[in-house]
Amino acid sequence: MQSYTEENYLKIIYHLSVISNPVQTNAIAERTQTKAASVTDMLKKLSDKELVDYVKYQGVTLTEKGKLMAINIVRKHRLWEVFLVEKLNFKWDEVHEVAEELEHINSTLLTERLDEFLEFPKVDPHGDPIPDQYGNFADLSFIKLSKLKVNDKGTITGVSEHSSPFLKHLEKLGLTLGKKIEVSEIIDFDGSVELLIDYKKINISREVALHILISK
Amino acid sequence: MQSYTEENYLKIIYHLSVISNPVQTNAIAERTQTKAASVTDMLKKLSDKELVDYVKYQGVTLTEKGKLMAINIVRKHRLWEVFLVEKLNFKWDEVHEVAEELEHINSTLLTERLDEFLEFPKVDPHGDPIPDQYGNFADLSFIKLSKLKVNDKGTITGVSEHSSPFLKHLEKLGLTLGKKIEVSEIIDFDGSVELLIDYKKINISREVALHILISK
DNA sequence: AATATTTTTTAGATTTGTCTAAATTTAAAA
DNA sequence: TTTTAAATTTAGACAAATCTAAAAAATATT
Repeated sequence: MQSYTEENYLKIIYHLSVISNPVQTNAIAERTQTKAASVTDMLKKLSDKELVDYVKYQGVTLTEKGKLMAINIVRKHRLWEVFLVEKLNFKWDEVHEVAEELEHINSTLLTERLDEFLEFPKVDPHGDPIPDQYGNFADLSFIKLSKLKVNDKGTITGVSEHSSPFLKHLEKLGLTLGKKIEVSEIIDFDGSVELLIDYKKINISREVALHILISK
Repeated sequence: MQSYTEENYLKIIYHLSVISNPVQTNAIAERTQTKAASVTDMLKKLSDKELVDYVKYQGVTLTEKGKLMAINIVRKHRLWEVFLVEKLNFKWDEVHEVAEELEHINSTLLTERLDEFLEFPKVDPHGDPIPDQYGNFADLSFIKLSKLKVNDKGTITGVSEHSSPFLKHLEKLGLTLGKKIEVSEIIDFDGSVELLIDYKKINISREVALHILISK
């Protein structure tokens, strides 16, 4: 059984290894809000437990065992986020901190029953995929427009909000099913997105981007 | 903000102080699965934080501040138990361990939204009362028969299970509304209860006792 | 009341996760 | 390629929560 702290390191290494592999000490220190020296100590410990492959001065990679643990924490985090938003009416930006705590509750029964209660969601409220209990991610045919990076292209294939004001709004902007779009800019300030569609530039709010589904 | 460990001590002192006040060091050591020496250390610490009144060799009492914190933990524990049983179909004997972890999640928003989601339950699945967010317990006019001790007397005033097989069973045993009962024995082995009713002794299972409401 | 027993506390040590400051290694620049 | 800068590790220390063993206080027994 791992400690709360060890679990956090595994999760952070998992997320960082998407960006660069192996993961550097300083990157981990920044995320854990600790110092590089503390990270080194912990990496040795995780290495002893065979949860990471650690080479001095080179960085770390998760072992298969460590990766499964990390994915399990991600799974719990995202399931709890769905719970908070769908059942307890949290707003999408209120869930993170609480989910950071809930993800460390260790009970297989709890996790699986929660999954069932939520009707086996495939994505969390931010559009991130939820792995199953074996660590497999469903290969989603679409992702939320809000998940695209600048210069990413795709085709509008669905929406996750079906109210008529929202759909009318999309209609008016020309954002209809099958349309090809390209992200030209993401405004940090409010998360709004500038799109290239039919050779024209339009701007949509983050709120709208969250509810448009894109396939590549 | 208190640590996980400090919260546990407060909760345990709260529960033990119902039995004896002030609470002795050894009693706490037994419950926390630690040694008396460790308890002494922690009591000093909690005393410094003004969460307990601690007199060497005499024992501890919670301060008003400490008591409120303890009650808040009990509140969360019992709300989560309701959630696990009502929403996730846990059995009443499967909830304790998980609730022991969930009770330490600190988010007022979460606790209050959960309370609302569960429609403000007044008792947990074991029949124990759930305090409100200010630490007040509703003075329940009834408690579950399973909560009575040997020699306790009371009157049957309701049931918490309304299926017809259950009600027929009660009818057959003579356990009808308004009947006066006295607990003559509680069998440790299976939790079944021996009752004195109409000058006769009858035996009911723990399962049945759990669903009969008694007023004194 | 004196002695024995139980309970509690103190003293000193250990483990986990962290820190600072100095030393080492790797990467970048001249 | 030598020098400089950045990243990383080591060494030694600290706080939290725990332990064992021994001392002190309270309680029970003769």
